[in-house]
Amino acid sequence: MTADGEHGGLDFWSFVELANRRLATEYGFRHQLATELLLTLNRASNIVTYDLEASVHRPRGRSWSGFRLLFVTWLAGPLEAKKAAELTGMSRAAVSNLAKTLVADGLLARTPGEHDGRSVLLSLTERGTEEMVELFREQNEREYEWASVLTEAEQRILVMLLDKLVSNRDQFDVRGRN
Amino acid sequence: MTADGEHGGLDFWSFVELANRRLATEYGFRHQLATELLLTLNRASNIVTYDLEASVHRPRGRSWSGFRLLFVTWLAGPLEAKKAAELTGMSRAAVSNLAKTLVADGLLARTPGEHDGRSVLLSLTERGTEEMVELFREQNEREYEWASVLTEAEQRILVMLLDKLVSNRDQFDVRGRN
DNA sequence: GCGAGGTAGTAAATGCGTGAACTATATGGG
DNA sequence: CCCATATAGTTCACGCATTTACTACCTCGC
Repeated sequence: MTADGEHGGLDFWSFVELANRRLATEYGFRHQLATELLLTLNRASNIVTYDLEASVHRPRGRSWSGFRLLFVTWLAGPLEAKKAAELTGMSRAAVSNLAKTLVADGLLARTPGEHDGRSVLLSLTERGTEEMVELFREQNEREYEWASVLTEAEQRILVMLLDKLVSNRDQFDVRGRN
Repeated sequence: MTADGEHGGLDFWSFVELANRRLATEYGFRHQLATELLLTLNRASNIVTYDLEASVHRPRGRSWSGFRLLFVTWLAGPLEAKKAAELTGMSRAAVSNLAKTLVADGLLARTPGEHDGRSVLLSLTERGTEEMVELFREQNEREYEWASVLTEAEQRILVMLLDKLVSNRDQFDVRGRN
C-alpha cells in the first residue's frame, strides 16, 4: 500500500495512484489514464514555469508574462499586438497591459500600423534587445538544466507528443481566449 | 520559408522554427531544444487547462483551482490544508482562501486537527461529494477527448517523460512555492 | 518547566490576467 | 456612397494567487 490512512507520506505520485484506484473501483470512472496525463502535464508545466520565473525573471524585476511578450517581440520582429497575443497565448488585454509597463520601462516601442489604422506594432528598443539577450542567456542555461534530465531523443519525443496533443484540437470546439 | 516577413501566417509552430533559427545563427545560443521543449510544454498545459476551465468549470461557477482543491480533498479523504497545498501545487495561502469560499458554498468542511492544534482538516460535505462526482464526470469526458488524440502507448510514454522531467529536480535547487 | 526555534494557518497588500464594455477603424453589400 | 457588421486595441471591474507578516501552537534541549 503506497498511500497510508493518515497521509503521512502521500506525495503527488502516490496520490495519482490512489486517485486512479478510487475513481475506478468506487465510482466506476473509465478514463483514468486521461486524468493522469492531464494532471501530470499541468503539474510539470507549473513546476518548471514557477522555477524559471522565480530564479531568472523575478530577481531582475520581470514577470513570466512580461518575458514571454518580450521574447516573441524580440524574435518575431515588429508585430501587431494581436499577433503577439496569439503567439504568447495571452488575451489581447494582457498584451495591452504588459506593453504599457514595458514601454514605460523603455524596453518596448509602440508604433501605429501602416496598413491598418487600428493596429499597433510592437518592437523592442535597443535597450530592450540588449536586456533580452542577457535575460535569455540566463533562462536558456536554466532551461538546459531542466531538459538535461532527459536524453535528446526523449526530449524530441516529448515535444512531438505534446505537439500532437494540442494539434488536433480543431476536431472538437475548444475554448480559447478572446 | 515558413515565416514570411509580414507574419501573416505565423503560427506557434513556425514561430518556434523561426526562434530556433535566429537564436542559433544570430545570437549563437546552444540549447534550442531545451527552449522548444519548455515552450511547448507551457503552451500545451495552458491550452488544455484553459479549455477544461472554460468548458466544464466556469459554466458551473467553479474555478480551476477550486476544482483542484475539491478533487484532492475528495479522493485523498480528510487531509490537512498543508497537504492539500502540496498535492495541488498551490501556496498554503491559496488553499486557505479557496477553502473559505468553498466552506461558504457548503461543499467543504473544516475541522480542527486532532493531534495538532495548529492544523485544520479539510473534507467534503455530502453535497460537496455529490457535486464532485457530477463535476468530475463532465471533466473526465472532456479529458478523454483530449487524450484520445494520442494512442494509449503514447499517453503512457508522455506521462513517463513528464514525470521524469520533474522527478530529478532535487539535483539542483529548484524554487518552489511557500 | 521554559525559552528558542520551527511549523500550520490566516490576513493584508500587491500584482496580474480575464471578460465585458467601449472607441476607432476597416470592409462589404445594397 | 453609406450603413451594418466585424475587428484592433484599450480601459475597467473583478477574481485569484503570491508574498509578507502575524498568531497560535508544537518541540526540543537546557
